[in-house]
Amino acid sequence: MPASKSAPGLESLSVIEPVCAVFRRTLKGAGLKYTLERAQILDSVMRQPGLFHADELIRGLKDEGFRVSKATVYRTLKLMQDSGIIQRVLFDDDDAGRYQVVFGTSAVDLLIRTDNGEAMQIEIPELKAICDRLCESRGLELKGHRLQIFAGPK
Amino acid sequence: MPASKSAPGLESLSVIEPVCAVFRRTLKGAGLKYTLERAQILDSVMRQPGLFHADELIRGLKDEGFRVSKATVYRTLKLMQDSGIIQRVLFDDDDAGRYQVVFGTSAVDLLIRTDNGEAMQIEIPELKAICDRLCESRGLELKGHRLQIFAGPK
DNA sequence: CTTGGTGCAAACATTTTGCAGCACA
DNA sequence: TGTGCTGCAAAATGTTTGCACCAAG
Repeated sequence: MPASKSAPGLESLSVIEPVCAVFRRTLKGAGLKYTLERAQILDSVMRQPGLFHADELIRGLKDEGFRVSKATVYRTLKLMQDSGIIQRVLFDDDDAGRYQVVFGTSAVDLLIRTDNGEAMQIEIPELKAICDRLCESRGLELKGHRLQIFAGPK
Repeated sequence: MPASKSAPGLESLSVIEPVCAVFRRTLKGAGLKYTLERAQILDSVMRQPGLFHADELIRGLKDEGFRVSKATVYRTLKLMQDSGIIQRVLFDDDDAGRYQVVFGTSAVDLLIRTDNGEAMQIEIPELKAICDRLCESRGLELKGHRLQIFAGPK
């Protein structure tokens, strides 16, 4: 049940203040605007269960009564990648436009079941240190990582 | 300088015996055939520098004088994924059909430079144990993993 | 021989782009 | 008010599929 049937204003969107701030800052930094459409898309993305399809997102937005074109959604998803809010995800079987929210969570790694394709976000605390050390030894700075573990029944 | 201008026979393809055996076994197991085209594609893939584009591969094959259609290449790449010989790879900026050879190497993880996009294969010995432990605790068996580290200059 | 494989071109699905009008800063 | 933004539909990818003929086992 969409609590906000009529398109919410820029500020009345749900509890996503920090992401929102990050997004606005990134946009402003690039001389871009924080539009109503972008706010709606951000809101919808943050309400996704971690992993989502571009297609689902678009359908979801339409179902909620927003009239955004897929062109705008794709354009915005790209901006959100640049802002470090979301990340694309690739599965072996299916290439489709899958994404995951990575902002504000340390559970960005994925455990994918090889038997049923189910994917869940997991957390591996020690991984960061390993990556850090590896970058350090090459004189680089760690910017992020992405891990997929494939597992099935014994 | 292609040492083999004329299409090589099924057996005279370069030094890729173990992969070849694996591929043939997988195919046979599925009631599929080990054709000349598949042999040529396998050979070409194994001569790639770890990471490659589907497109490059196709162009490379044509340049060497092989007349394989992209349809067959894509069909074969999929079979090679199933055989555990190659794996798809996704980069943020570009979705294109990138793959990497994973057979016979423990350096399947990637360090990607955020400044120039350069990707190199790396090895993280302790990662397997971590993944193993994680699967173990869920009663699953580790089948494999995939890691991308993003790093840039300090 | 029989079953699967191949090339081709058309079909597909997803993402990008050009353009005319609209809206935020 | 002027850039940038939007929707639309068309274009551009990247990948898959139907079909008639060919070839591996």
